[in-house]
Parts: sequence; C-alpha cells; structure tokens
Amino acid sequence: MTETAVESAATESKSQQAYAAVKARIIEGTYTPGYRLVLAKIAEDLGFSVVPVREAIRRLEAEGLVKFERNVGATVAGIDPTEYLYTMQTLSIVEGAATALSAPLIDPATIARARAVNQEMRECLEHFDPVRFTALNQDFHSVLFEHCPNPHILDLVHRGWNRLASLRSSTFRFVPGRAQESVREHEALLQLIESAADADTIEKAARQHRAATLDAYLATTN
Amino acid sequence: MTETAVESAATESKSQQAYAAVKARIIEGTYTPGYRLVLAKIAEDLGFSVVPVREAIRRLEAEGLVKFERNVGATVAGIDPTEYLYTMQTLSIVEGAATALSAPLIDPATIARARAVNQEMRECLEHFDPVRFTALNQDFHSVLFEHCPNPHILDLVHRGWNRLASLRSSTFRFVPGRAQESVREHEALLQLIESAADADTIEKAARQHRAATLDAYLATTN
DNA sequence: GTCATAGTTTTCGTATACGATTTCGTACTC
DNA sequence: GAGTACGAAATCGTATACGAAAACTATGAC
Repeated sequence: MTETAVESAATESKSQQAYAAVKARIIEGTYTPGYRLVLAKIAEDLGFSVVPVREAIRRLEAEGLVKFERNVGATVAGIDPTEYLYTMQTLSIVEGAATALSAPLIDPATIARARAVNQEMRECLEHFDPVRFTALNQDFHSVLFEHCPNPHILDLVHRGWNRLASLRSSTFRFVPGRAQESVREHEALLQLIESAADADTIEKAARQHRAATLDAYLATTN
Repeated sequence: MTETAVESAATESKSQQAYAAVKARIIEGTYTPGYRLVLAKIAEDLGFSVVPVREAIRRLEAEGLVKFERNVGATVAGIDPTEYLYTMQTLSIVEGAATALSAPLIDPATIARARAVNQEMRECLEHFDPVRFTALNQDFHSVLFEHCPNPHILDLVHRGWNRLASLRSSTFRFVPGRAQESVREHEALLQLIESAADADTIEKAARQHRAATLDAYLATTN
C-alpha cells in the first residue's frame, strides 16, 4: 500500500512522469518545504526538456504542493502554521463526510482488515516507529474509504493527505500523546460502523478524530 | 458581482489570460459540455501560441471543468448525471461547513445585505428570470462566505460552483418548484445565523439546502 | 450493404531557441 | 559604513518546429 517510486512504462507522457516524480520526491521528503524547484534543473535530472516539467509543476501547484511565482519560480509549499490549520480543518470535514458515506457499504471482512491495520499501529507504538505509524494511519482510513461512493470527496481527502505529507519534515510532527488516543478512536469508529450507527454519529466521530490532532497541535503552540 | 470578461492588463502571463478566457467561455456557456477544445484553434483565437493554452487547459482539467485525453485532446467536461450527483453532494458538504464556519463572524450589516439579495431573488421569481435567479443565488451565499475563516474550503465551494456553471445549458436546470423553497430556506438560514444558533444546526440547514436541490433533481429522473 | 484495411489528415507531445524579467553582486556616492 | 545604481547572470515565459499518435476517409473484399 506504500507508494512505489514508479519508473512507469514509457506509455505515460513525460509531463505525467515528471508530475509523479516530483510529487513523490515532495511526499517522501527529498524536496522539503521551501526547496526551490528550478525547471531547467529538474528537466535535466529527469532527462527531458522543460515544457513537460513546467506542466507538472503547475499541476502540483493546483494541488497546493507547490507555490509558483511569476518570473521567479517554484518552491515546495507550505510550512505556514495557518496553512496547516486550514488543511487539517478541511480534512476533518471531508474525512468525516467520506467516512459517513462509506460506512453503510463496509462489510465485516473490511472491518477485519481495518482492525488488523489498527493492531499493527498499536505495535508500532510499542516499538516507537512514528514513520510507519503515520503510514498505517493513512492505510487504516484508506481501507474504510475503499467503497466510498463519491470519488470527488475521496479526491479531496487524498489532496489533504498529500499536503500533510509534504509538511512531514517540518514543525508539524507526530504527537506521541495523540497516537494512543488515535488508535483507541479507530477502534471506537469501527464499532460505530459495525453497529450501523446513524450517519451523523459516524460523521461526527470521524471528524472529531482529525480535529483532535489539530487541537493537540494548537495546544503545543499556545 | 458578475464576472467581467476581462481583457486584463498585459501584466498577466498569457497562460493566465488563456486560463481566464477559456474558463469564462465555459462558465458563460459559449463552450458547452462536449465541446472540443483544440489547442491550436484556441491559441489562434486568442492570438498566442499553444504552450500557454495547453497549460491553461491542464489547469482547467485539474478543476474538473475540462476532460483531457492523451493524444486525443480536450473537451469541456461533464454532462454525466453521476458527475452531477457527486458535485452536488460534495458541494452540500463544503457549503455546509463554510456556512457554519462563517456564521459566527457575520455581522448585522452583512445579514441585511444577504436579505436584500434574497428579496431580489423573490422578485426574480415573480418576473420569472431564472438566469438572474441563479446568479443571485450564488451572490447570496457569497455574501455569507465573505468572512469565511478557511480559504481552502471557500476554494472548494467555488470549484463546485464552477462545475455546476459549466453544466448550465445541459439537462440540469433551474427547478421552478425548488426556487420558492430555496428563497424560504435562505430566510430561515439568516434567522438561524441571527439567533446565533449552534454550528451544528446551521451546518445541517445549509447542507440540507443544497441537498434538497439534488433530491428534487433525482425525483425528476426516477 | 457491411466490414476490414491502408493512406491521409488532424492534433497532440516535446525539444529547442530566444526574448523578458528578476535577482544577485559590485562599484560608486553620500 | 550604509545605501543606491548599474551591470551580469540566472531563470522564467512563449514561439516555433518537428516527430508521434490517433482519427478520419476512401477504397476494396466478402
């Protein structure tokens, strides 16, 4: 479920390849926030010309991963705490909605898989492996969203995740105190889904799950 | 508040101009869904070369207004009823959230302005002016969102609106029966905001306001 | 009359080239 | 020593050009 680096078949356009390559580098942390993305340099690294690279960068800009300034250039976006707040708040809303929409379509087997992921997360806590924990956290929700009936909302969720991923090596980090609660909330969420709770209850729980992490962050800064 | 056609100052990059121009044409209905956007042709129309046009089209694709297929070309997106459902559902969620977030920041003067817009909408109903009604409807919500504290969510709202606008001349239309209810719901919403109702109540009302239109549409097709 | 096939045309995809703008470094002035 | 002005370098923005893929059309076989 981890994103493979993808040196995809030549059937993909170069702009597509450039997009995937730069995006991967941002998400995996090679290019950290503030890193200057010089078109010519990236083009040379990837082995093709600037036009497709430029297109890729603009696409990343549309997703909020890159900040582009006219006649100046592109940089990896966003260490701004305000931006973090916006992203988390938005994510809280769309994740809540995605969970509520998906819940009625989740079968017991899927619940079991999600529970297995959550169990792994518990183990990560014991061995203190925050990187894997974060990845699993995303996997957990991905499992829940597998049958999400609205791809638009799912897309918004993914965009939010990407944004957060790009902030990985910045000031916004894994909060140890939250992690244990997070695992507990996951289990509570699964039980709500199993018991076919009404959409509203599930949405609130899922929303709160994300919002609590934001609150934990805000608490550390105030 | 209506979008002026904008033959903006030459201080804007051509790709930016192309983006605005094509977007405007889609939203105003010159390019209807299915219309084929040939890069070379648009470039010639606008008086510059294909590269910036290409970039503009890709940007519009990211916003969902255009569908782009490798080695085939671009067409104006989306008359698909499914797509309409996704968009409306998403819009219901993000508008609900935007309204709830904005509500505490709305002052009496703003309420008054919103009410004035709503009054105009009532008059539009009497003269049967659906085009203006639709525009005013957007204005109404724009007024409410003026102080929305989360620009990301506001951006999602605008994207949804643009998508809907692009569908204007398609099968999804002004539903006369809904319009009267819509005006009533606007007033109810204003009263909730005035009375400082809790965020949850406001969010539900705003969400339902959009969802009801979707339901009305679905009722006509079933 | 329908289907398959080959050739033509259209259109996209990307490389290269050059002009425009910004930035950075240096020298000069106060 | 601080600030400003000028020039050089870096980088972006767009035009043009050509190769590649797909779509269209016409021709022929069954």
